[in-house]
Amino acid sequence: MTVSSEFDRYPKTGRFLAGRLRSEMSEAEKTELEGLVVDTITLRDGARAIARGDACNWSAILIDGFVLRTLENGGRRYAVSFHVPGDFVDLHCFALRRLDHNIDCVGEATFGRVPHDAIARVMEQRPHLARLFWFATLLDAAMHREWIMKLEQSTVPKRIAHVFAEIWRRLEMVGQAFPDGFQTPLRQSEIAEMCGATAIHTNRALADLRRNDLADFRRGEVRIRDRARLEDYAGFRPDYLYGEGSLALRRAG
Amino acid sequence: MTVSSEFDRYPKTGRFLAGRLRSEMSEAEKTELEGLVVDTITLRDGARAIARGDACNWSAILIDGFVLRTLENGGRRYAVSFHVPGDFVDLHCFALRRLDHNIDCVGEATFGRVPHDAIARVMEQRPHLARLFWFATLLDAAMHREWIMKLEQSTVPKRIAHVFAEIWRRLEMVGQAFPDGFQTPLRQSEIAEMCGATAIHTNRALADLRRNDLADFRRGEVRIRDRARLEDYAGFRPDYLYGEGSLALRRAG
DNA sequence: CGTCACCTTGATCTGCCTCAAAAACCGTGG
DNA sequence: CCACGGTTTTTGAGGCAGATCAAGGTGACG
Repeated sequence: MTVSSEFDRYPKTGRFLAGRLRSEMSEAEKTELEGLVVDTITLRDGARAIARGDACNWSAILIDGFVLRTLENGGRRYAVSFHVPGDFVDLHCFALRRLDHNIDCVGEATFGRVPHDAIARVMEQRPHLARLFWFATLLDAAMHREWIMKLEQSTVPKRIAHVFAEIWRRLEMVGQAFPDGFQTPLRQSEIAEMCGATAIHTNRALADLRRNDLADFRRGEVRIRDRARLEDYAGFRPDYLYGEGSLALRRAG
Repeated sequence: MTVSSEFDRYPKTGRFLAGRLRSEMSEAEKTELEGLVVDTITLRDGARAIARGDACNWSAILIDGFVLRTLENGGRRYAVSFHVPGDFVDLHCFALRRLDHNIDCVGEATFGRVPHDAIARVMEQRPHLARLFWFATLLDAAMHREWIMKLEQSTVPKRIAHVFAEIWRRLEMVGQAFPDGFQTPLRQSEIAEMCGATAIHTNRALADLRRNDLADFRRGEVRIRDRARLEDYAGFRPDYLYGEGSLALRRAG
């Protein structure tokens, strides 16, 4: 089942868990999920889709575009994670009731809206799908953890390399990558926000990466010649993304 | 319902969600949860309770002690979060199947073990309790996000202050804090691992905090005179901990 | 009372920040 | 097609937080 054929049949949710546990979803579950989306909404670049403290009675799945999960403190914005199409960006909100962070669009982004009572119905009537929903939110936590380690460990050029490696893999899983890189609406200032660096230093770090032929970022496009070299440089091990086949089992406890 | 009376009646799980949504749990749910724990296990200081890549068919709730959630890379260990009694430390494992990180004991720690088929039963028969389980794992994600922001934003002394502020609050929620601070088995080297700093620099930063009368850490004990000052210095806003009453609603979307 | 683990101190070096400015790019309207 | 203003990227110089290397202390415990 390719990503694109799934997307033809389920235009709003066909990328959900693509490359991960989507293979575990029955057609009935896929249909159910597609039916949960009551409407779609498209927001422009820079728009704040959801703000910290909002109480929502619906959750949003990202259908198209790129968003940042951000926190603000002392007047500055910090990106704590990002999302690609197929990600159920604030499924959290169902269990948390109110969000602790913002969802900001980078470039134009289209969301599908799912009312919370529909999710509650899934919890009651479809435990397997509920478990997949849970899984999807835990994926975010796993990515957060990797990011914490990355921030604790590496210099800015390596952090950027790691971001690039992760974006590339995740876009690939949902069928939106090129063989030699990917497109992205991110600006340097936003990469800086993701890496805990200033835009100026990020610019110099990007120049380093270019000079060392690790990654070539320029306005909206990232080109990478040698994936293994980039991932090695970044200390990127994709298993935390829980792609199919990764993080191989070691033993049953 | 005080933490201690709950703990008398539910000696293994009485601190679960204490200070958060425990008030939402019915007695039947509390009893059900207590019954999920089939046995307990006590590990010594430094023991690795769960290792990355392990496939588990059970999850662990921390009954007593302090643990770190860690990742390793390039031979070094990085702490990405910590847990206090009452935390269902690897509930994740139920939905993720295999863990992306380690759980390491700091000091002696006692866990209750819950088989996954028991959790599956909860998913099917007790949607409300299942939702609380989900909530508990999302709490971890919210704390991760705050940590990412902290790492992106602050200097080491502020990070340490933030760790102290968070530990204190969380211990308080489960009834294990003092009015003027808390006890902790953490060593300076472990605080360093939590803050993405070297032990040496952490030592100097701790000296700073002491000199400025913000926090006095010494072997196993942290004393804080002026909580507001510490929290203010750290930029600590406790709402992300989702304690009762915090992160007030702004509007219904 | 010696050993081991942990904490403390000193000196040097580097990654990244800040302030300041210029150059390239992009959409718009004439 | 070019002139224009705003946004994004690039470059330069100086300073500080934190890393690294290298020793000393200090306390707990056999």
